[in-house]
Amino acid sequence: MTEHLLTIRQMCDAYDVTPRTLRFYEAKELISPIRQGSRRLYTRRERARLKLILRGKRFGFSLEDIRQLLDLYDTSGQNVAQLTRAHELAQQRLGDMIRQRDELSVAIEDLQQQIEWGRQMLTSLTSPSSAAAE
Amino acid sequence: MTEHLLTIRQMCDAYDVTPRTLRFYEAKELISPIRQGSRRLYTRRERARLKLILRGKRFGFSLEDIRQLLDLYDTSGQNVAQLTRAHELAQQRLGDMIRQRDELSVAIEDLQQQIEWGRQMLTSLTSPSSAAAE
DNA sequence: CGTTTTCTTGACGTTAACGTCAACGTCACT
DNA sequence: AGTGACGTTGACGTTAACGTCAAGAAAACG
Repeated sequence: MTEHLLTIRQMCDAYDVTPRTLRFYEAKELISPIRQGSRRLYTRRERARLKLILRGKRFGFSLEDIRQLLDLYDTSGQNVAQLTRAHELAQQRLGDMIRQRDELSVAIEDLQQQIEWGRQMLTSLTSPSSAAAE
Repeated sequence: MTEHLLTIRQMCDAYDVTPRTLRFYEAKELISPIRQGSRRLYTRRERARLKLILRGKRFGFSLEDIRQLLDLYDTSGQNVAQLTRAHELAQQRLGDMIRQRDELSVAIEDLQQQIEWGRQMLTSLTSPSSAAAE
């Protein structure tokens, strides 16, 4: 139960971000570290949220998108209306992400094709006639 | 063999982009329409490139990334060194894209879990005790 | 206790990817 | 020849996601 708290520097080192980034995320209400005096201390919760933020970014989601997603991840004690709304939002996001993955799969196959093409082109150029060895 | 050329407006309507966007892509050397006087005319090639640009963007690739990818797609008559370089670049991109898709898959499963959680929470709230029907 | 780090809050700068606006040219009719 | 509709080139504006720098407080160290 040792609520292992991290300073801003420890966070930066752990997740490879700058202090500016963490404060920026805080200003955007994506994370909300506790304060000891004026210093920030990051709990397990903030670390989990930061991980989700960084992952979300790699998918091309905007911070605003991510903020909404994050809200889904901890609307534990809400009313039915809010919960329903969150549920809808999540379904939508999910759809987006699945579509994105499918498109990505197509693009991957395309690129693989293109690479194979180039490979054949290369081998035909580097081993001239295929008849003479060496 | 009717080299069906499109005006800027036809392009915009066909691909749902603005003229500004097309001129911007041109300035960034992603596309290079031919000129009839001062007017731009877009060939089959430009249309293909635009499609790739738009798809790339949906994956979160920057225009600069995309420019490099596009170059791979038409370095047909180059020397071996360039071809090899392009091949390496493509392999790298492919790796990135596959990693991205895998991560996306994980995130999708996560979100599906979260949604299921919320769904159960909802049904338990809206059909109170599960004993009394109606 | 003084010095060196680390952290804080502003405030302004930066890059990407366009949007918006001005001022002008030019087809396509009528 | 007039009038729209469409196209062109600048030039400046905008938003997101931070970077950078200044000035000060506070902790940590020797």
